[in-house]
Amino acid sequence: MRTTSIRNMEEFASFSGISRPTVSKYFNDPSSVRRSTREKIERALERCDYQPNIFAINQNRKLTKNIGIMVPYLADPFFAEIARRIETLVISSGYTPILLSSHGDADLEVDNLNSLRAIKPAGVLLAPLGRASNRGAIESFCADFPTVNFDANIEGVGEAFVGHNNAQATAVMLQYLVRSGEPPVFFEMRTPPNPNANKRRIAYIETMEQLGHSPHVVQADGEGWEIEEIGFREGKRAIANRELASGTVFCSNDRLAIGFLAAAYEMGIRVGLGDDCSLRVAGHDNHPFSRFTCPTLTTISHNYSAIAARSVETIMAFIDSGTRASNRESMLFDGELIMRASA
Amino acid sequence: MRTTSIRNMEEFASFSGISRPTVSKYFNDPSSVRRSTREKIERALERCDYQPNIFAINQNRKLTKNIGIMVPYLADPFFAEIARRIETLVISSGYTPILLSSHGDADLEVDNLNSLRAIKPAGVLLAPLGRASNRGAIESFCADFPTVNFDANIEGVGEAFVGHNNAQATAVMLQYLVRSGEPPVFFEMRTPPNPNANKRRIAYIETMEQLGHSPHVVQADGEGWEIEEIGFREGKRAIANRELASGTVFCSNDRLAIGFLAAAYEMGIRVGLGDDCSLRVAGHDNHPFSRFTCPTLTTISHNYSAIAARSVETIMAFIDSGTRASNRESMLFDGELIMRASA
DNA sequence: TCTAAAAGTTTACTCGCGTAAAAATTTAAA
DNA sequence: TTTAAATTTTTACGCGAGTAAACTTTTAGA
Repeated sequence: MRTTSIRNMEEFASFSGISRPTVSKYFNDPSSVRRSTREKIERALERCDYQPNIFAINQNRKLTKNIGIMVPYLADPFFAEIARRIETLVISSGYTPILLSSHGDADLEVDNLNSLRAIKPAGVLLAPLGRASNRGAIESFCADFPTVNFDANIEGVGEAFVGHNNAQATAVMLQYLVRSGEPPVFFEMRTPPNPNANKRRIAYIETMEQLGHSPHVVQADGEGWEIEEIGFREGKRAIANRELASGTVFCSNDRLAIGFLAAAYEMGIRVGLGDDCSLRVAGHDNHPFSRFTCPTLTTISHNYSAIAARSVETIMAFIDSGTRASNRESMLFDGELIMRASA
Repeated sequence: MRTTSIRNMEEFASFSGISRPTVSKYFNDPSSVRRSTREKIERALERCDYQPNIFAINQNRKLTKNIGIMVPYLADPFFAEIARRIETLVISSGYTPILLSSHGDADLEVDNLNSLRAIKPAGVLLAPLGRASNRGAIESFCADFPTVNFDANIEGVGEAFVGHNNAQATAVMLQYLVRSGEPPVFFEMRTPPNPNANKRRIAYIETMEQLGHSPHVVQADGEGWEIEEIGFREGKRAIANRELASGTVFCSNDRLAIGFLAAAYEMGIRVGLGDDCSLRVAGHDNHPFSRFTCPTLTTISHNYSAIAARSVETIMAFIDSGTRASNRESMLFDGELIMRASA
């Protein structure tokens, strides 16, 4: 039928033959009412298209059913992918995800935090910009709302951190590259927008020394999130200036590697493992597009599903318990070596 | 100071020395109150951190300041890019963007429509899935909220359509390819997830005939949004089976082209314009990554900024006027040929 | 069948703000 | 200064649901 037009819970209650407080109880938790009551309500629900007013619901609740998800740059397929997984998990937990991107801008990050404040989220999953972030703003936000920090760690911020084990991952790749050929130089941005980069450089240097090789870091100039462009431009420069002390290049991340591969291609340098190849290139992240570079990119994968799942589980645990973390836990998931054609 | 803790507009009003209704008026439109009043309020605002409760605000308003933005697949960098631009424009118009992705799923698209209903958006910018969309659900949504359809047209849905001129763009590329070499075959998905594909095929066939060449369409099997993967797998198959009737391949979109390029590379076929190249490949969309393929991809760009700007302007016009469209306008923006190394 | 526990009903108040109407005040033009 | 127009203040009600308290009915166990 769906002809009956119902304006509010009062009308729906009388339509369904159940009192309003009980109907309200049902919408907050269907299992909190008697089975026969639930069935009456659900039968009524099928015969009209009532749905409680979300603004009125949240007005009196200190805690909504909203989960904020905030990433530094959604146009980066890495974040798009992890956000997609997290969104799906949040929905299946019965919460409403609110996805926000800072578009690489620290001011917008603060604005987004304020937007989130306004909707009183039950919890927030936050991948901060990192260095550029306004630490004070994030701290005061986290004091007010349970927040799980993911991907980029800001020490002391939020209830917990869930991320990628950069040290282990870097070491695994390095061991592979050394065992299968020449020890690599490390290619990175001088001022990377994402704080994982520093961990990777440090891990590179340490592991190289442990393996008895001397580390070589080649740094690319350039600011911002146009990372492929920087990898391309600075890759060409590094090749032309013969700055690469090795025939193997380990890029700090896949986007840089994608740019670097394009540079090598344009300069007529064959990349890969074949006899006709003069360069090996590896990346880090298992970026969604790394399977389709030329040659396909050898890289280390984040454990996307574990990171997404654990982040959501963790925030849910804090929400359900209503407690805050006594000691901030850091959960790191190991990376997995993805061997492809480039190294 | 920011020590005064203010709970609601009542308290803020007495704190600022202005009556509550006037304060309310100020928040709805700062320019609607006398300058001296505005200054008093703004001075008070600086001395405390009050901000009106968004749920209470929206409860009584028929029209909120929310603008819904819905795309079929946010993990596709094309949509991430256009969404990013639209979001920015919406913010600078003083509205709050709510970004939703259907993740390629028609059921989720309907769910998203319901989520949007719940927040009573002032207007919606909708890029539908297309073929797979639940047309009835979208129609009834558009009947209730002013909606501007973009990227993928569903005839008769929404107040207006803003999109890319597939016919013009296809013709321009085709003319270029023909003039500079062999007439191309057209490489596309048999069942594309996005409705632009059909327009492109039709334009290809028509333009080829106009130019006096016989069209050849090569179709790739496969469903869903893993488009590079399909381009890669089916590209290899097409090459191996010698299905390509020409040394020039015009791909229906850049993601397909990226997969196709990877296939060619893996099979040792050199792509480009040089004498040592046996294949030319072109794409369509100017995907953010098309600058970094090997070789860089010759393609046709959407007029991203114009499409984003016009979409936002159009919805704003309907919101401001409070009217609905008498006749549904279709606005198409021409594509621009981007000549790179692949063709 | 009796009884206590569980669940539903009534009644009534709250939340924070939009908004309308009438009265009071301020401002700007004459 | 007078006057009309523009603003602000007062007062009061409404929105749609959460929720508490007291009371009534249903259910399940003995």
